[in-house]
Amino acid sequence: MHVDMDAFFASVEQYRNHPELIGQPVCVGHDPKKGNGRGVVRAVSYEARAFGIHSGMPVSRAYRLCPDAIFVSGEFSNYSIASGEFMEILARYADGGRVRRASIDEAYIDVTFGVQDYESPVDMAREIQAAIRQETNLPCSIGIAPNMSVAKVATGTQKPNGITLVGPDPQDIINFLAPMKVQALNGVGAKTAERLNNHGIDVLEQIQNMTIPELWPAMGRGSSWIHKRACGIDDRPLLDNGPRIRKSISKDRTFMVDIKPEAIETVHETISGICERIAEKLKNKSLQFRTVTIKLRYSDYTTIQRSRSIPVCTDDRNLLEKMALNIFDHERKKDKHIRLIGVKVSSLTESSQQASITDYF
DNA sequence: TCTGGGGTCCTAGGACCC
DNA sequence: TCTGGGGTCCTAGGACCC
Repeated sequence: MHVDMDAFFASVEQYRNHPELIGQPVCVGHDPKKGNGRGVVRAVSYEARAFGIHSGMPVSRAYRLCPDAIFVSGEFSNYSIASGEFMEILARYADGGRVRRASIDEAYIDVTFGVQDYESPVDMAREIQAAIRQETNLPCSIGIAPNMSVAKVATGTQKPNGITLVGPDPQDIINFLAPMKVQALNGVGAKTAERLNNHGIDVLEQIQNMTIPELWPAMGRGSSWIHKRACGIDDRPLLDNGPRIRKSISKDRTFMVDIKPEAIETVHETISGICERIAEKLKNKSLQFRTVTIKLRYSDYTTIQRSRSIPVCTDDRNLLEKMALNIFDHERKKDKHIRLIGVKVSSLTESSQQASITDYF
C-alpha cells in the first residue's frame, strides 16, 4: 500500500490548527504580499484548487486567481508532528512494522501477510484510512498494488479520501497503466517527459509496446528502467528506512528585489544571518560539517553552486561564516544582479563521534 | 507568468594513491 | 616510450521529489 496524505499542510491547518478554516480556500506558502510576493504555494486545500491554484504555483499568481484565499505561512514543526503520528499508525498495520517513508506526507507499507485477516485489501485500506482520520484528524488516500511503483500511481488516481486497488492480475496492471501520461511514473519529471515527447512517446502504452533498443534513442541507459516501470514491474523490496539520517542542512533566501553589485553588503549580511541559523540547527541536532556550499542565483535565473571541504569536522559558527563569505566573494560574477543566495553544510557527522576542530589547533 | 525551500540521488571528471 | 587496474575523495551539475 502507498498511503498519501491529502493536501497535507493545508489539511493540518484546517483540521488541526484552525478549524475555522474548514471549507475555506487555504494556501500554505509564502506571503503573496497583495500579489507582489516572491515564492510559491506549497499546499492547497481542495476548496482553493477549485480556483485553479495548485502547489508549486507562484503565490503572486495564486493571489490573482483568488484574492480571497487565506494564505498561511505555517509552522513546520506542526507538520512534522502530524507526520510522526501518521507513520506510527501505519507501522501498526505493516508486516513486521516496516514503514518506508517516501516524504513527510507519504509512505509505503507491505501488507502481504496482514491483509489475509481481511475480506479484501480494500477493507484493510478502509480501516487504515479511518484510523488515520480518527487519530490525526487528517484525510488520506491509499493505493494498493503488488509493488511500490504501481501503488504510487494508483494513489494518484483517486484523491482525496480515495482507495484504489490495481492487480494482482498482470494484465489488469498493464491495462491500468496504458493510458497514463509518462509523467505519471515516479522518477519521470519534466526533462525526461520532454525527451520522450520529442520522440513521439506520450503515454505508457507506447512504452509497453516498445523494445529496449527502440527506447534507446530517447532514454539511453534509462531504457530498461522505464520499460519495466511502464509495464508495472518493480522488484524493489519494501525496506524500512529506519531513523532519518540527515545528509545536509541548507538555507536559501530569495531577495524581494534582485541585489545590484553596488549593494553587495546586503548579500554579505544575508549570508551571515543564514550561517547563524544553520549553526544553531547544527548545535540543536549535535551535528558537525566538513563541507560548505554556496548557491547563487542571478537575475537571469542561472544558478551556480560552489563548495569547499575542510579535513576535519566542526560546528563553529565563525568558521562557517568565514568559509561561506570566502566562497561567495571568490566565485560571484561581479557585474551580475543577485536573486537568491543559499548556504548548505554537508558531510555531516554526529558531534559526539568526532573530535572538534579545536582539538587539532 | 514567473519560477521557494528543503532535500536526495546519480554521474562524471580530476587528483591522488597503491 | 608508453604507460594497467583498482580505489577513494572532492567538486559541479543535473534531475527529481514534495
